[in-house]
Amino acid sequence: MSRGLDTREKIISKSAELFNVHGYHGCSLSDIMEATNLKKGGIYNHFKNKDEIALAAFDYSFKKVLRQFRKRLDHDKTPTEKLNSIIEVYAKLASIPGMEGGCPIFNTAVDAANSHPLLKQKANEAINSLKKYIEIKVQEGIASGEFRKDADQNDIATLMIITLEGAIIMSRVNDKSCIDVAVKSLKRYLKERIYKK
Amino acid sequence: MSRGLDTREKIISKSAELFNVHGYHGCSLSDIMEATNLKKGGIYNHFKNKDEIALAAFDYSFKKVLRQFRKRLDHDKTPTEKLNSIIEVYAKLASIPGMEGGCPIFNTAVDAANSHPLLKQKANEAINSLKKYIEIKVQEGIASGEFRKDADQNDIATLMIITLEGAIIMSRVNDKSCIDVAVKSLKRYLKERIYKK
DNA sequence: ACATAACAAGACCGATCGGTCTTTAAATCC
DNA sequence: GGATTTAAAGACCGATCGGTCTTGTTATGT
Repeated sequence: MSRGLDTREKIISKSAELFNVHGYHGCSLSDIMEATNLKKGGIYNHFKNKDEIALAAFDYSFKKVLRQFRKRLDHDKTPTEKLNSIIEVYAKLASIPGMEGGCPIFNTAVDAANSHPLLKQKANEAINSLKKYIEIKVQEGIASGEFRKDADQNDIATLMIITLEGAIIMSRVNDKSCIDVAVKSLKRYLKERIYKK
Repeated sequence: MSRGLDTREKIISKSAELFNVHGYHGCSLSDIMEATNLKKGGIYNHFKNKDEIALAAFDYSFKKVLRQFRKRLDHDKTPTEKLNSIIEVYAKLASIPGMEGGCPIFNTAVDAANSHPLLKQKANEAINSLKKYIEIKVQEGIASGEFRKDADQNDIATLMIITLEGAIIMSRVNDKSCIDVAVKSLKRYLKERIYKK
């Protein structure tokens, strides 16, 4: 019974990597077959079409991203530490195994925005979840008295996401140092405008 | 003689739109045929393959982006005005006709980073050009005495690019207001850290 | 041990992909 | 205005696409 589940998991994880690197249209079933060492029969026994694989792969990738944050933020005590950890995890996203293509959320956003409504919606929901996740840390910081009362959750979360995502994408074709610029800038932003002096 | 050139231009501009919206792999020759009202023969008379169209389309799109900046910055006198204009042009990029898919540079970066070396290189060069373009405005500001002497050209240019590009991509699937967050943040950054008080 | 159900293989399918080539139509040149 | 070049049409090509289905194999439950 667990043989089938293993196979299904393998299809999802390998496909997730492929989609993240090459995009939905840039990755064929033959590519998935090769990466999983399976033939058509083995794959279509678990999924009814390529779309279903892509959707499952996105869920898998997004959970994996969230897990990176949670794992690291577990060790943090204060909201200040947590926000810093978010920046640092984000900055290293593209270097964790199976995430070589960068952040699957924004990659999918570019890939699917005008050609795949279901994936687009998933990307949108993922961004909203991540944003909410960050906003809650800001709320906690305000509640605990560490952050200024006028700290704008929405602005902070949005700015962290777009700055780091922009840097990750730029680093795919350009110098990696742009990620350091993003990190440095965000840390200063938090220090000067969010944390109490 | 000019009939052929017109056709060639039409192929390039229509393809540029298609590629920017659907990506290289997400846009087929049939799509290009339909958009241009041409058949295979009409297209392959001007280009030897799809790659060549994509390369020409990218050059076209990038020039179009640069033209947006130059057009607006022509009216500006001071480096301060110029940096502000760069932010504002960038923020409205996705709303200019034929640019509905967002910024072609970052879209291509995502699309081609791991599957199309020539396009990847072009995206990289485009980013470097744009970065240089911004850096020069910073230099001019320092030279004119408007900007602080310790203003870091590289940091400023990089930050402007990644923040705005990140916001443009996010806005493709999420709320458009993230662009306002990017604009607001960058303007404050310049005001507080670059312009002399 | 045997029946049953789950799983994977791989032959097969029509559609579409990017690309070629011949033919026709329309400018251009002399 | 007749010859020649140039542009576009569209039939055609093999390869590959995503997807189906039958067949063989391997676990599993009794």
